[in-house]
Amino acid sequence: MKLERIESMATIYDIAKLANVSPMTVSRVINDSKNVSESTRAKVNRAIQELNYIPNSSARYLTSKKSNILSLVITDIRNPFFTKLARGAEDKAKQMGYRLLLCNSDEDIHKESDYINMLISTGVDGVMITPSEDGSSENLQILHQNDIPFILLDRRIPSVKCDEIHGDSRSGTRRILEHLIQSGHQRIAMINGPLKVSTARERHQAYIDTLTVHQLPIKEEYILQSHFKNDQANISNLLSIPIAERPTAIFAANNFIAINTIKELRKQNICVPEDISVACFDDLDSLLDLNPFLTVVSQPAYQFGYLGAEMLIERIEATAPPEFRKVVLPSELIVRKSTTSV
Amino acid sequence: MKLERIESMATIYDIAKLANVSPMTVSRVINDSKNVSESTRAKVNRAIQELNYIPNSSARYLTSKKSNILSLVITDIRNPFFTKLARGAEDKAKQMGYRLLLCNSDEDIHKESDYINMLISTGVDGVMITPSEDGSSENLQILHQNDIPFILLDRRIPSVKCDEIHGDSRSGTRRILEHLIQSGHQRIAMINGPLKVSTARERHQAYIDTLTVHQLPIKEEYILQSHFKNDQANISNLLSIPIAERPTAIFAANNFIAINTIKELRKQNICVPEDISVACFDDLDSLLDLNPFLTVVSQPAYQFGYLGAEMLIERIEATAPPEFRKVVLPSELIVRKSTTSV
DNA sequence: GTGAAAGCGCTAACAA
DNA sequence: TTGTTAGCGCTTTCAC
Repeated sequence: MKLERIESMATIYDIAKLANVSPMTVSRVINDSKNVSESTRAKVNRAIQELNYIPNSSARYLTSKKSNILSLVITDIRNPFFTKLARGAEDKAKQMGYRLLLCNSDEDIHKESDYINMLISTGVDGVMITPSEDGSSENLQILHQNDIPFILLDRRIPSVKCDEIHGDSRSGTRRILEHLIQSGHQRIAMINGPLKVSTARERHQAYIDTLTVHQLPIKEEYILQSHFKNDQANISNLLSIPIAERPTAIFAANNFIAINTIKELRKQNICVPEDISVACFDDLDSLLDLNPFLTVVSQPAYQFGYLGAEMLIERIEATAPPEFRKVVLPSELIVRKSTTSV
Repeated sequence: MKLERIESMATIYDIAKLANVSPMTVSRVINDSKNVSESTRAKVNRAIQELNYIPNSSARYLTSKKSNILSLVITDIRNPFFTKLARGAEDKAKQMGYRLLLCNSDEDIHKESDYINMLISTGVDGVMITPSEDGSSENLQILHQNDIPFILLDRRIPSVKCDEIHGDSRSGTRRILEHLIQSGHQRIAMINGPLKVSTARERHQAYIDTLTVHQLPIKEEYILQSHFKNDQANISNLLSIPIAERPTAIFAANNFIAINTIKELRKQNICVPEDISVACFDDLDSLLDLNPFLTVVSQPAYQFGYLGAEMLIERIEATAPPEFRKVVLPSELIVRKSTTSV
């Protein structure tokens, strides 16, 4: 059954000719329009079958301005949080008849900007985005100018008004810290992402607040600035602190930071959790992990994507309420082996 | 700086009017054509800037039949092998000016078929695909009929002639088994994926061959049929074998199978590796794994995607040699804690 | 319930 | 070097 290449793809005109109707009628059939008699519909469908006709999305888009393409702009698909999120988004998109264009911004606002232009050029119907930072507002502004709806996932931007789904950074942070405090830790460090990212700011503030409530001192040298990427951790500042003053626990603002911190600690022959406890936001892939080690606040990543796609499509199809919606997804503390009591 | 929505997107006509040239000249400029004087080019570019003009990909596609969209059809983005592969594909695609449409087939040939139709409708320039099974040849045939180049990643299909990148299932299998045999294992079971998948067939054959070479008996009850999805493992057949005859090691045809097998063994209070050793094809994410446990044959997943995109683009842009290319990527045995000697 | 005409935004082919 | 014409495949609008 070796079929030959089709000379050129069938169009509605080919179908129309074969079915002895006008192209317009074919268009009505492929769009499930009401105003077609059953008999002509059947005739047309037979022709469609026969010629293996597949509608041309670009031509459709050109007249209708509807592409049925969604885009997901995340920072890195290799972060298990985003992997699961992407799968959720793709599942919902497929279910609703949309396709998914995937973009990795690598926390880089220029790369993000490139992608936004590409997406406008493509004519995507909507965008789900984890903005690389507050400065992304300019990129989102361009989407807005071009009338493309978008939804912010995981991270917010103060100046941007739109639908959003995010986690509860404050209560998650509090839960991690109180777990550490209850385990007897008094000197708790934080390694954070850049403060131009909303989750970093919120986790920072929650760290300050929680330590304050528990009457623990907040020391500047216990707070390190890092980034959310999978990169080597620089914790020399922490390790240069004399042992007696050195933190006994580290709160990492995300999974990548935690991983790389632990790797670095091990390099220095510092044991986790015996010497220093480490806990963080966002789980690794616990379904694939046979010996889960990290104590984490886990967020429902798949839900972020699934719900995000759902809300975005509602916005696109104008079935969403006019006012913007904020969804806060709950997180869950999972205590594992990377934290212990002192 | 709150910009208003643009009434409607700028077109080459708007640019042409503003720059006092013909639309065709604008087209030449945005396509980097040689035949434009520097002065008009500058004039046009100024107009483009001023109006925030972004070319409409659909319109371009309609005339040029070039979409600059690639698609990656994999079975599940949540498998770390595919996550890394996807990232590699996306990186190369971006670098070459292409966008990436992501599709999860879930090893389901019908889902795959849906996607293929979607992709044809979209007018993608090419497809990278890990076919769900040999029956995917019909889906690929449709791509061929529509003149869309594709490349097979990881899995081959006997009847399909095209570019392909795959791992070395035979030597990988041999290496795992010889590691086990050298560790003293004589009774080695295999839990395989469906034989309608090329890698499963190859690993099966290599299993038979290697045991034969080492003069170990091949018992039917040591060979289990499973699937490559992340699903519960059914190993009751193995466990119903009396202890004295029971395998002391299990070779799992992929990472999901291994994970779920180990989980199941643990449920039955069988320790890995003390009671049974387990090894498999494809690593988990070792970069993210703090206590890697699984003994694996690791394949260069990122390379599969990166090279795959590269070869596909060469095919699209007709810079590839006319004959189809087969690339075999090497794999590496990584011995960890899930295997031990008997 | 069906069809004809026009045009979406762009580029190929040709002309100047 | 620049412009004109036609048309890609479809849907919108309006007519019948």
